[in-house]
Amino acid sequence: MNIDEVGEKLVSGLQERSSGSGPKAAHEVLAVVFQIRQDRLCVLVWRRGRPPCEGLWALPGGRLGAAEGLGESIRRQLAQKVDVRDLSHLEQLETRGDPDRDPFGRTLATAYLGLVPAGIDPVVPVDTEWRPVPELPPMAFDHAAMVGSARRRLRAKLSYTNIGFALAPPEFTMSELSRYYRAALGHDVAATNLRRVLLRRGQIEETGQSVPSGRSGGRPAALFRFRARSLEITDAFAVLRPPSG
Amino acid sequence: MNIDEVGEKLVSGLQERSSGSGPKAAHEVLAVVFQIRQDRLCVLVWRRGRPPCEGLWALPGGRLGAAEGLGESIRRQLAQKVDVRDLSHLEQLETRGDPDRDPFGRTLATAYLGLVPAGIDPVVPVDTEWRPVPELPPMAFDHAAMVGSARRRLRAKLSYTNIGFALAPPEFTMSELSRYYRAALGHDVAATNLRRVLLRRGQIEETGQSVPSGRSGGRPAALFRFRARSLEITDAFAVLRPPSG
DNA sequence: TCTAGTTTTCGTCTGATAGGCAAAAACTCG
DNA sequence: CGAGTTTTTGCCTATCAGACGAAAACTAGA
Repeated sequence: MNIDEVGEKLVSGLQERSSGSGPKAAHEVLAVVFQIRQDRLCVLVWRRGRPPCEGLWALPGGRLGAAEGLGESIRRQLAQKVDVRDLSHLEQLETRGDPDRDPFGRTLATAYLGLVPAGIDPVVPVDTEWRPVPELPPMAFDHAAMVGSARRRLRAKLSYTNIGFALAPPEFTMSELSRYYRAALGHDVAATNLRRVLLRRGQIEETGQSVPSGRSGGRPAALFRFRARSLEITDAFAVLRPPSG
Repeated sequence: MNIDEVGEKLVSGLQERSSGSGPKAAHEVLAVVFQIRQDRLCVLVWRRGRPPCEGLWALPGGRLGAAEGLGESIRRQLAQKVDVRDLSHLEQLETRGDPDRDPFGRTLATAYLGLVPAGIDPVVPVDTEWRPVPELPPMAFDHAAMVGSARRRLRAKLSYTNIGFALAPPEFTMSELSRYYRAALGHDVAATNLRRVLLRRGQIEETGQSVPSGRSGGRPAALFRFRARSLEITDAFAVLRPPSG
């Protein structure tokens, strides 16, 4: 490309920009809300009762309000499905805007990742269920892809952040926590290693209390809690970090 | 919240959804394009010649076309500022939608992170410049925040992915590469350690050739290249990884 | 040609971290 | 009090990052 071509394209670009009446599209916000239930990673979905995609399962969410911010909107929409006070974490995930992602008109969608700690059972509407992620039901639109993105994001952040705080209840034993990690990561996590890693990173601490272990006896398990309840990056993972001096 | 309240909220949610005539907002795509020039991390910006934000600097981008995908659109928009064939990497960054982010009407913006390898000098329009990120000029709208997000994303990915391939030219010496990393990370990176780290991770390999070093002699530097030219995650950083067995 | 200077490369050391494994601790139940 | 169960602790190894200095390989000048 030579400079003249660039100049022409620039002019047309400015004209388009200043014309001011570009196309407007509907925008919706959706949430992939995970909770670990019975040692399985589950996602909150609801069954669509009318077209389009009738009978398929969809993520909670809906149209962005006229004067709403994105985060504001997803909290309002989620309140229709769960008590948002149960949400331990919420972050923006991705925006999808394929022209044909919604057969009934151009719709952009911004997806969020939400987490609810294990151990509680929020009231949900009759059309809404927690479904295990490995056996996802037939999903509407591109919602299955969003669940996949959310799962990858969660897996990655379990490695280099303290996001476990949002999966676990306020207090937990190490064997419980290792089961949460196993469900979210999809593979075994030894409780003994997890304990050492998270303690060394300063993510968790002992509460000083303990609870009797399972039905058939065993040493009482110490209770732990996460030191922080908001997202922090483990800087041990910032490789190529600044020189120590 | 009890079950009845949930039910009511659900109904109102369905009505809102099926009403079909939600508010429509303008949507634009923007790109934070970085290139390392003279050992400094620079961002591609252009100076606005008319209101709003006249005289301030803005990220390249513009309105989403009626039948365009988001990635498709940002490539089209960027073509007005640079030769998109120079782009070595492009990924979605975040979507901002504060109701008052654009004083002239509700506009959502999806930002992308783009990278151009060092060593080339793309032709840009007269109103467009590469500006060093540490001395960012006064930016329009929330574009300064987007540059900040992009910089954090780049810094993080330099640690746990091979994204260096998008900053460096096809072949480079280790001292050159360490200067690219220093510019992007903001702190010194020892060439000797960088070499070992990237070789061990399998990200780079020797080309077999070497070039005479600087003006005043010195041992000739070996030339390296990145083995892959698309984003790969360094699994050494997947802590809590599956058991070795 | 030899020497001084410069730059890159290589080898070694240290410290931090992850993961595996087995022994010890602490409890329940019979 | 002993057997069984579960958690906790300690030890070992392997891997990795970072620092440092010595060696290698070149240029320029005497």
